[in-house]
Amino acid sequence: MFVLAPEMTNAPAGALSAGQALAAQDPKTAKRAVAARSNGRLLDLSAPAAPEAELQPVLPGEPAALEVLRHSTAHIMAEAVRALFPGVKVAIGPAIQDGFYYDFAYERPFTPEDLPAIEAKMAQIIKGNQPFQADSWDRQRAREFFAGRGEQFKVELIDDLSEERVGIYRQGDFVDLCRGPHLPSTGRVGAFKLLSVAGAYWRGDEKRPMLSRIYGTAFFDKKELARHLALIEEAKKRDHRKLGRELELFSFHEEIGAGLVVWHPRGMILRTIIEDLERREHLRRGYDMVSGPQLLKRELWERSGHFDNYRENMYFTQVDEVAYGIKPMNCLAHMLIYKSKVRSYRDLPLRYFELGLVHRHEKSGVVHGLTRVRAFTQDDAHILCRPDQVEEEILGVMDFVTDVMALFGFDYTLELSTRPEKSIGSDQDWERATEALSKALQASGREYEINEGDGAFYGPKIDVKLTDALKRSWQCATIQCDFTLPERFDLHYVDADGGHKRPVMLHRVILGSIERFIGVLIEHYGGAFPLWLAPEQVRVLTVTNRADDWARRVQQALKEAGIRAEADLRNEKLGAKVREAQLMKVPYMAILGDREVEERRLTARLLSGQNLPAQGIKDFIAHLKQEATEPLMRLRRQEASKPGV
RNA sequence: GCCGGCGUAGCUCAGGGGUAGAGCAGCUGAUUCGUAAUCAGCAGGUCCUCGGUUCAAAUCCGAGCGCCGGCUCCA
Repeated sequence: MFVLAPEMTNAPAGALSAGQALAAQDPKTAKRAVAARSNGRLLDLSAPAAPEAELQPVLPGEPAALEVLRHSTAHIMAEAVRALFPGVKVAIGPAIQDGFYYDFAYERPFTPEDLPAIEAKMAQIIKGNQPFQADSWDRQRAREFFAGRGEQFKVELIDDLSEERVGIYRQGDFVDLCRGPHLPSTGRVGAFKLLSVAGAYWRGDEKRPMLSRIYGTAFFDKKELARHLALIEEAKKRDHRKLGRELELFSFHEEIGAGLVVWHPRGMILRTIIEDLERREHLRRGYDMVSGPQLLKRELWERSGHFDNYRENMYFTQVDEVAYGIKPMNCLAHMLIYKSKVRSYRDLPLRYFELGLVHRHEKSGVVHGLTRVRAFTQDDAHILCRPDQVEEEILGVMDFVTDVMALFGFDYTLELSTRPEKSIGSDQDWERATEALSKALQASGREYEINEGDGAFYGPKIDVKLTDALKRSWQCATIQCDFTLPERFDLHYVDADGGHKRPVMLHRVILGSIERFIGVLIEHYGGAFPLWLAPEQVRVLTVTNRADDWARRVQQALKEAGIRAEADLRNEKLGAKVREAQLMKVPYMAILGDREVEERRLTARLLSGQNLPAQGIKDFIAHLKQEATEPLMRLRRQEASKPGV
């Protein structure tokens, strides 16, 4: 049994702890506090309060409090696991976005069947309301302590720390290396649930041991937990893999292969709508449409650096003794188009756009629905420009992104990724490219984060992460700055002074992968697409077969007006037809019974269940046309009709 | 690729060493019925694939393929 150290960091006798200091300010609030904040740093309530420092309570409701709670719950889980599974070694257990996890090494991996017992033990620990006691040891002592327990992961963590003294937390007989802070006691955990188990490499490195990870989440009260679990349920309902099958959009087949999408009629029309919009918008913004082949000689991939840096993601084949590679990116053909004639500085920028199908060999464990596939279509473009045009071009792309994200109702965040370990090009080029991107980011006035070492192998990039209706984030658009490929392919233009200069290349996508984007869209809208995207916009429903003739005429009139309309003339009750149209999330039903036949009208029903007053075909079409105008088009029309334009 | 779970009818799922079941969907018939399921009958399966154990395998074992949750990677 572990005995408490004499050098506790708890407030020494006579001095005020942070909790006591807060209580002196406002006893009621101090009771609710889970930690304290002093000069922006989080402290345990038991920590000594520096008398001159400003002290604020960290209260339930703010993100930092949830983080403390979840981190503490991770410790409680570790205590429970140690108690239930003797010999288990603990690794790390942080709070994460929606909960927490803890990694363990045990003689066997944990399974979902283990979770109820761990939960029960945790509930017991929480009921025991043990205090979290903070301490600070010198590293040697901590190292010996954990080494003595056989906790080799903790020893490794201590060895990597530079501080002379390390934080130690204890609750019950569980002692952990930890920065803190923690809840005052285990009883403050209001509600928690263990969610899943998974394998995870020690420190995320596939060459190191595979540990057994348990995920869970925690909240201050049961209602919040229930709300969170309901959100997980909602996400399951919106899962694009499920909706894709139910709405007959696409399918996957074991016979075809993992990560290879088959588009059905309803999914293909959705793609076509989006792709048409893309073509139109790219042409409007000064891009040219181009297209390259699927198969290019391996030699070319060697020249571009893809063979050295991207080979494990590529498929290769041989044709008449010559080695070929299937394209994982579209840039090579675009560069050869550029090279096909002498370019003047006046020609630049050149913007080559291709809806290009690329194949990438993803590891078998990572393919996932439409969001991670092995063949996908990029709305790809390569902008070749003069160095002095780079910033403006990047801003142009960002403007494009802003418009398109608004069109679908997505919010987004920006990230700048810098040079990775595996990369080509000179330090100077990387510096110039990174500089160009960050200048454009600053000029855009939007905030952004920096991801060190996360760039493409040929250049740094700006990633756009959109946020969907369920507040999840997805990477779609990316802008990459490349000084290297123009070099390798010896691209140049004739400058004003007659000299040959090197153009800069920007790789960029707006939606990224059409497949992934549609997957995201399906979940964003929960399958209920806005009228302009809906594969089937109207379903004509008859009450009895006396309305069949009128129904056929209505459907035909709608089709002639360019509306995607189907008719359900089956000998079924209206309720059954409504139900099916509802399940397929068809935005409008046109209901025809004896009354409508008599008056040559129709009654429109919305997905919400609301009925519009009976109306004639012309009025209905006008109504649909108005609503179905794709929003960007509507915007353009408004702009065009402004006086003085 | 790695760790764990899983693969039974088109879909959702039950069964679990003695030769396969339900609901929905499909087909046929009856019903003409106004806003989320009309009734009845019929048909539908190499129980993912290959190999092994066994008198006997959908069931147990091994390998492969695929799916799911993660790690890693990324559009």
